[in-house]
Amino acid sequence: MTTASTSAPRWLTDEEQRVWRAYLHATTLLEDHFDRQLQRDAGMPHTYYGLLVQLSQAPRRRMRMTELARNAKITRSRLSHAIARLEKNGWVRREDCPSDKRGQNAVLTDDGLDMLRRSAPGHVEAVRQAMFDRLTDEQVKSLGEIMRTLATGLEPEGADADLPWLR
Amino acid sequence: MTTASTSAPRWLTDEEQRVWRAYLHATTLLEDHFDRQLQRDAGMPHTYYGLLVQLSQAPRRRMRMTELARNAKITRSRLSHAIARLEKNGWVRREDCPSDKRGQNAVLTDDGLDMLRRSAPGHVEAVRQAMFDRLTDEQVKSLGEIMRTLATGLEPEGADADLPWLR
DNA sequence: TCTATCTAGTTCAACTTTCAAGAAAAGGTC
DNA sequence: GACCTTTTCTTGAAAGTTGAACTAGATAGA
Repeated sequence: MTTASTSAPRWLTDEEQRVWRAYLHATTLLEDHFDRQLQRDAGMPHTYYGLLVQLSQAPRRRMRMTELARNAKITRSRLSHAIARLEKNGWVRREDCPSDKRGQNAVLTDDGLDMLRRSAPGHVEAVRQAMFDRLTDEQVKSLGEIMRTLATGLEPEGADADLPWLR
Repeated sequence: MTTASTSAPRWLTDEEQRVWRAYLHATTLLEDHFDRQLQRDAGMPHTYYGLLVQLSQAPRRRMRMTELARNAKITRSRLSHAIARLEKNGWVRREDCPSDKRGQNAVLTDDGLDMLRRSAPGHVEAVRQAMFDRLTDEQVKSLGEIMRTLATGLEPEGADADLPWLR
């Protein structure tokens, strides 16, 4: 028998509480900030914008649905709805996968690429202003390592992992 | 005339792109992770849980709506919906503010406090596992500084700021 | 006072996300 | 091949969020 469920909780120290709070505050504000920036300048939430970026960098501007979901760290259901919306905007279209008849490719259209080119400078500027202009080089480096560590921690190797794109 | 709108965009360096991507991945995964943990163990999304925590730490377990929205970094509209839901659960109730007839206080009920006590150990453990157990002391310290910097950057002193709780 | 403006909070409609369920094809195994 | 399981993706309903419009009360100025 394990005692985990009844042993005294390892509460956060004051320092840890402050860091945790700061993390929640910063990420909430940043998400709000970029969602608004992109809603205003590109007519879509940040998640959707990220999908177009992924597609623009993929070979032949297309990607399998599950692969795209994995890259974006979201569920396939969420992706289905998102692609449906982007398709309505004319920025993406679906295409049957030739090698697997269950599969779909999401393809970035020319209109989609245009819209990306138009909005990219403004978005990069926003990212700079909100993040990179405010941090020292060391902090940027440190942030990268920390975030990679945290992301890796939630994507275990084993097949038993509860990952969004496998749900 | 400013040249900002026509000057060449300051694109992100490879390093910056990697950091930005890592940030998005980690924050997306973490949000998903904690939302699921709390939905499972406490029956509410993480944002709602945070509201109960705030109330539990406030004097007399109550707080004005706008003040609560400011602390949580969310809009008043979002908060209204959230409190309505939590009220339906019996964990919060509303109370007229005596000094300002427009105002409302959100009050944490006894049931709300109980539910918080029951779920806190599990949540703290989840936060530890996903974040603090994976980082060195230096990284935790660094993360705190970085997040405070970023949050502050999005909450300018001036009265012209576009802050969620003022919208 | 009277009036214009501002602040606190809510509400509605449109949109996004989640969860559970389901259709269709692929991949074993006998 | 027939059967069972897994994988891929979609769908529909419920829950959550957003942005704009709105009510009511506070505030400030003429």
